Amino acid sequence: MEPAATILHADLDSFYASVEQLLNPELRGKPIAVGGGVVLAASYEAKAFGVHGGMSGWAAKELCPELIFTGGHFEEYQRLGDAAIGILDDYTPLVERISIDEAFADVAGCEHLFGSPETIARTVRTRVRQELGLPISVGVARTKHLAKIASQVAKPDGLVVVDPSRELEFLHPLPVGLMWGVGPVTEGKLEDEGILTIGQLAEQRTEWVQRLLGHAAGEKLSALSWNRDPRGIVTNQRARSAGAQSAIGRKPFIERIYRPTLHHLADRIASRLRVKSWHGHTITARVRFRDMRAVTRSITIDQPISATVTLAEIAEDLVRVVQADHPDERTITLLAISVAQLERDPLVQLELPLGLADEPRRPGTRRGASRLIADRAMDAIRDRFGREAIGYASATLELDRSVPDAFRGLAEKPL
DNA sequence: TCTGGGGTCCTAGGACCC
DNA sequence: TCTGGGGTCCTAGGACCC
Repeated sequence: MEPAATILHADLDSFYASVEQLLNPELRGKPIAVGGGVVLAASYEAKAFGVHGGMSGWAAKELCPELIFTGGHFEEYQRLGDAAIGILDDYTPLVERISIDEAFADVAGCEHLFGSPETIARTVRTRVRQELGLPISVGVARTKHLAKIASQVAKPDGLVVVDPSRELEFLHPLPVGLMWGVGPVTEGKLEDEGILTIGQLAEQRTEWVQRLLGHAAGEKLSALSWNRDPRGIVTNQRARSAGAQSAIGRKPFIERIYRPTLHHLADRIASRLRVKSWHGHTITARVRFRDMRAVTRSITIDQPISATVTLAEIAEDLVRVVQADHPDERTITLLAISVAQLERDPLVQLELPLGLADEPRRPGTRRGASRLIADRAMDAIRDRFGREAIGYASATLELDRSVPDAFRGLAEKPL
């Protein structure tokens, strides 16, 4: 007997735009875009004009002059995204959340309680529509890859079930761009070789695909084109790095510009780390120039970091290295910091630091320790009075934030 | 009038060790 | 005088995902 199709992939349609249309009935049936400088989500009415996520705001307006820009209900995005995923949780504990609006679920063994996977998928769609007022597309298949593709094919607001006896019939006529791991670059390389469909890719030898796309990517895509997907549902994935970035428009590449921005980014990252008692060993800074080329510099240090000022100082040093290596670059458009090689902080786990502040400084205490104590005092104040209640003066100078901080949180992966 | 923000994984070269 | 080979870590860049 064939293994059953028990994997669901559920994906809320044009999520942010759908929430805005839910909250404001006047926006329903109209082309809307969430965002401003860049389109974060477009309603289906806007997509009909060619508007899509990632597009610049003015380019979208060119395509669709009556486009309405809206958005800003960040708490509602979070609440409704959580609620939709929560409906999946009612049917199985095996739920793998991919982002705010998307999740896999494995309903194997749930038939006797809730019916077939297809029945569960229909129920989930109905409940999300009735209880939350949102459209959601669901794909049901034997593997994650097929379920994901099925949900894309099902959009908008649809359901596609891939019968295990007809998987290749379903998969092979589809364009390679629907495969997980095929983006614009890979799609272009394949197109240059005359490969447009997943079936055409499946006809090629793995070795040939590997020479074209690299060892790992070639092997993975070959396997997926033959419908071999070994991945199972993984619950509770934790982040392996934490970062923050800010697009700053065109600004001169001088310390007075980059220093406050780096402090603000460092503050965001470090406070996130401290909440979960993590610290990290590898710090990477990224600078993007006027022509959108980006350069990174990184360093790995023995003494891990979670203090704001220490992280900011290291990031500044790295940015100065970029500057020394690119003396002709006078304009920057983006700054980013990332912290990786994360591990638990044993000192913070003792929950002593606030009390330690009263103790005499012992020889050998790391310099970062006193900074960490100050940071944790600040964290506590923010906990009671809000994030804006206190901060480093250096991090608050003349920052024009292209995206509100509240929006940034939506994309964060749990640490 | 351009082009967000938070992540993961892979590649390739060099350093270093045994 | 000749100059192996495997493994691991670090760094920089890039493709991709949502």
